[in-house]
Amino acid sequence: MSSTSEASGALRSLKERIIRLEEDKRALQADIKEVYLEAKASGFDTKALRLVVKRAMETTSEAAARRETQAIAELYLASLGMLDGTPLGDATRERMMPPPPEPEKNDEGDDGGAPAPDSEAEEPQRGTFSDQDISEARGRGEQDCAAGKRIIDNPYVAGDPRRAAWDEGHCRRSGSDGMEVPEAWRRRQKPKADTAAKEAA
Amino acid sequence: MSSTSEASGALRSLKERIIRLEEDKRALQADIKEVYLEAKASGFDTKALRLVVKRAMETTSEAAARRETQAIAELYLASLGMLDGTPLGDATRERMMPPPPEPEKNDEGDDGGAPAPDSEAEEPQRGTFSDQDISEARGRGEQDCAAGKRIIDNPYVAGDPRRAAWDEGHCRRSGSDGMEVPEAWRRRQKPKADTAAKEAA
Amino acid sequence: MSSTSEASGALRSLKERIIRLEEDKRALQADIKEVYLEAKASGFDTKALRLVVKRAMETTSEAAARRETQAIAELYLASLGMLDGTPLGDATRERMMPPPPEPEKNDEGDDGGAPAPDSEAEEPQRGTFSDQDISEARGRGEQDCAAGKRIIDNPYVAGDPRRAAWDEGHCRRSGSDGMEVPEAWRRRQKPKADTAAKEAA
Amino acid sequence: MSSTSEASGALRSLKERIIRLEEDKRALQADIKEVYLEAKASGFDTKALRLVVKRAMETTSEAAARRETQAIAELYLASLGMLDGTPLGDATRERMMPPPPEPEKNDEGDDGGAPAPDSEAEEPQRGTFSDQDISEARGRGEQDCAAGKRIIDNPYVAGDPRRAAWDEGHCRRSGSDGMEVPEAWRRRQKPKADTAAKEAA
DNA sequence: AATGCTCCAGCTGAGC
DNA sequence: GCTCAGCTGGAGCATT
Repeated sequence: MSSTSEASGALRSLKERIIRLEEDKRALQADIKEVYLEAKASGFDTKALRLVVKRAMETTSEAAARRETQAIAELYLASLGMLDGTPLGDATRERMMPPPPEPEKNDEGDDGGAPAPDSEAEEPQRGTFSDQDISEARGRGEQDCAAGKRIIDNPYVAGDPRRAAWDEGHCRRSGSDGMEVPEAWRRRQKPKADTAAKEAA
Repeated sequence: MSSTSEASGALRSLKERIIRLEEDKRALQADIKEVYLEAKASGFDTKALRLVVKRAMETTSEAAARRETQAIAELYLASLGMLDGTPLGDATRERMMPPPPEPEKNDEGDDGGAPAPDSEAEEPQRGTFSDQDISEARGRGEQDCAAGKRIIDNPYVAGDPRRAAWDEGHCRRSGSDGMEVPEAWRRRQKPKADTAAKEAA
Repeated sequence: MSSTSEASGALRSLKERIIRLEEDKRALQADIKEVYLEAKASGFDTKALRLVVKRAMETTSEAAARRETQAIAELYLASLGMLDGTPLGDATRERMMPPPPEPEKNDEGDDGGAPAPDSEAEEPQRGTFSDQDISEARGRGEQDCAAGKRIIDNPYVAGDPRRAAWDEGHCRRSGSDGMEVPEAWRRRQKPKADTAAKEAA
Repeated sequence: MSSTSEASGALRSLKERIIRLEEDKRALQADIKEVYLEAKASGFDTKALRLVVKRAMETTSEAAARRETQAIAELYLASLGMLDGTPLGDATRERMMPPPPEPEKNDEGDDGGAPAPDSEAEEPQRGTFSDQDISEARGRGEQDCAAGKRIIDNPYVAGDPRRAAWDEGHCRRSGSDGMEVPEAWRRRQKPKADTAAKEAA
C-alpha cells in the first residue's frame, strides 16, 4: 500500500488543514469583536458602526441592489400611507422619473393643480400642521399625480411633514392607474454575478 | 404506580403537544410562503414586501430604536464621506438639533459663511455639478458647522447633490470638535420594555 | 379606475393577509415556548426534548439521510482514532457489510487472527485496560480487516473499551487499501424528493 | 483641536481596522470552502467531514455537554419507543449506572427475571425476529428494571434488535417509578464557562 | 429583565 | 427542473 495516497491519510490531512484555517478564523473573529468592544467603550454605537462597515464592504452591484430594494420598499410604504413623516429618498424619486410625460404640459397642470403651496411652506417648523393639513397634502399628491405631475414636483420643501404626505398620495395614485403593477414598482435588472467585480475591488 | 403522574407519560404528552403546535406552525409558514409567491407572480418585489411587513409589525419602541440606529449610522456615514449622494434624512437632522446655540448669532454667521447658494441651487438638475462643486460644498459644511450653523441650515435644496456633501462636511466637523464623542453620535435612551405595548397592539 | 384591480389595493391586501398569518404564527411560537418552559420546570432537559421532537417530525427519507451521514461520520472518526470510547453504532456496522467476501475463508482468518479475546472480554468492567491493551486492540482491528474479517466480527463485547479501538483499527485499514476512497466512505443514494411522503405522513 | 483624538478620525480608524480584519476573514472562509470542495472531489462526504471537524474542535467541556445531551435524548427516545433498532449507546448506559443497588441481589433477580435469553441471542442475524419477539424483549426490559436490574444488564448482545427493545422497556419503567422525573433524566452539572479551557487547548 | 452571542432553519440565487 | 450552497433572519441560551 502506498503511504500518501491512502484515504485515511488524506482524510487526516483534510481535517487538519481545515482545523488550522478555522482556528485562524476564530482568532480573527475574536479580534473583530475586540475592536467593536473598544468602539463601544469609546461611546460609539456598535450597531450603527456595523452598518457602516457593511456599507463600506459592499460591491457596487450589491449597493445598487440594496438601493433598488430600498426605493421600491419606500414606494410601497408611501402607497400604504406608512411613511410616517419620512419623505421619499432621492433614489426613490429618481426611480419614478423615467416617464416624464410632456413636461411643458405638466407645468401648466402644476400651476393649476397646486397653485402656491410654497407660500405656506416657508415655515418649516415641525409640529405646526394639523392632521387636516397633512390630509390635504396627501389629497393634493393624488391629484397632482393624476394631473401628470412627476414625483420630483413635490411642492413642499424637505423637512415639511406635508412633503411625505404628498409623496404618499402620489404613490398611491400611481399604483392605482389601472395598470396591473406599475413599472416603477417592479424590480428591474437582474442582479448580475459580480464575483469578478468583487476581486477587482 | 400512578397513571398520569409518571415521567414517561408526561414526556409523551409534552412531545405530542409540541408536535401538534409545530405542525400548525409549519402549515402557516407554508401559507405565508404561498402569499409571497402570489405577490411575486403579480409583479411585486418580495424583498421589498417583506420589509414592508416587517415595518408594519414593529412596535412603537422597536420602530424608535430602528430609527435611532439609522440616524446614527447616517451621521457616521456622513462624517466618513460615504453618503454618496443621498443626503441626511429628516430623522438624522432632528437628532442633531438639540444644541441650538444662540440662534441670533447663527443667523449672522449664516449670512456670512454661505452667502447665496440658493441662487445656484435653483437648478436642481442632477449631474451638472463638478467634483469641485461637491468639494466646495463639503468644505462649506465644515465651515458652517464651525460657525455654529445647525444641521438644518443646509443651504442646498433637496435633490441637489451638494446637499449631501454639505451634510458630510458638517458631520465631520461636528465629530472633530475635541469632544471625545459628541452627544448626537451616541445612543440615547434605554429602549424600554414594551412587552405590554405589544399586547396592547 | 376599478376598485379591486389596482396595484395599491392589491398591495394592501397582500400585506394584511401576511400580517394576519404572521400573527398566528407568533402565537403558536409563544405556545411552543410555553410548553418547553413547562417541561423544563418539570425537570426535563429541553435541549434533549427538542432533539426528540425533531426526530419525531422527520420524514422517512430525512431520517435515512441523517443516519447515513451519521454512519459515515463514525467511519471517519474511527479511522482518525477519534471514537474515544464509543464504539461504532449498528447503522455504521451495517453500512460496512455489503462486501462480505468469502465468508468461509473469513472464519478461518478469524480463528487465527484473533483467537480468544472472549475469555478476556468476560470482565466488562471499565477502566481496567491499559493504553497498551487499547493499542493492541486497535492493531488487531487493522490485522483482522486485512485478513478479510468484517466489521461485525469485532471480538470485543459492547461496553469493552477495546471494542472501539478495534473498530478504529478496522476502519483505518479499510480506508487505506489503496482504493482512492472506499465505497462505504461515500454517500450513496440521492436523497429523493419526499415532498409527497411528507404529505402522506 | 488635536488630530488623532477627534471622534471623526477615531471612527475612520475603527472602520478601517474592522474592514481589514473582515477581509482576512473572508479570505480564510474562501480557503476553507476550497478545502471542502477538494474533499468532495476526492469522494468524501462533506457533511460528515464537517461533523468530524466540529468534533475535533470541541473543548473537553463542550464534548461532555454534547454527550450528556445525547445520552438524555436517548433515554427519552427509548422511553417513547422511538429507538427504532438502534440500542442505547455506552454513554447513555453509563449515565444510568450511579444507583447500583445491591449487586449481589441483582444477580439473583437476573437469573430469575430473564433466565436464559443468551441461548437465543447466539444467533445475531438481523431480521429473524418477529414483532412479538421484540415486544417480549421490551416487556422483559420493564420487568428487569422493576426487579432492580441495571441498564448494563441487557441480556441481548449488540446487533440483536431485541437489545434496543429491552432498553426501551427498561427506560420506560425507570421513568415511571412514581418519581417526578428520575435523576438520570435530568441535566446534571452546570456547563461551566470554559473560555480558559479553550485557550489552554 | 434585558442584551449580546451562537446556532439553526428557512429562503434565495446559482449551477448542472 | 432540480439540487445545492450561501446567507440572512430569528430563536434560544447564557450572561449581567
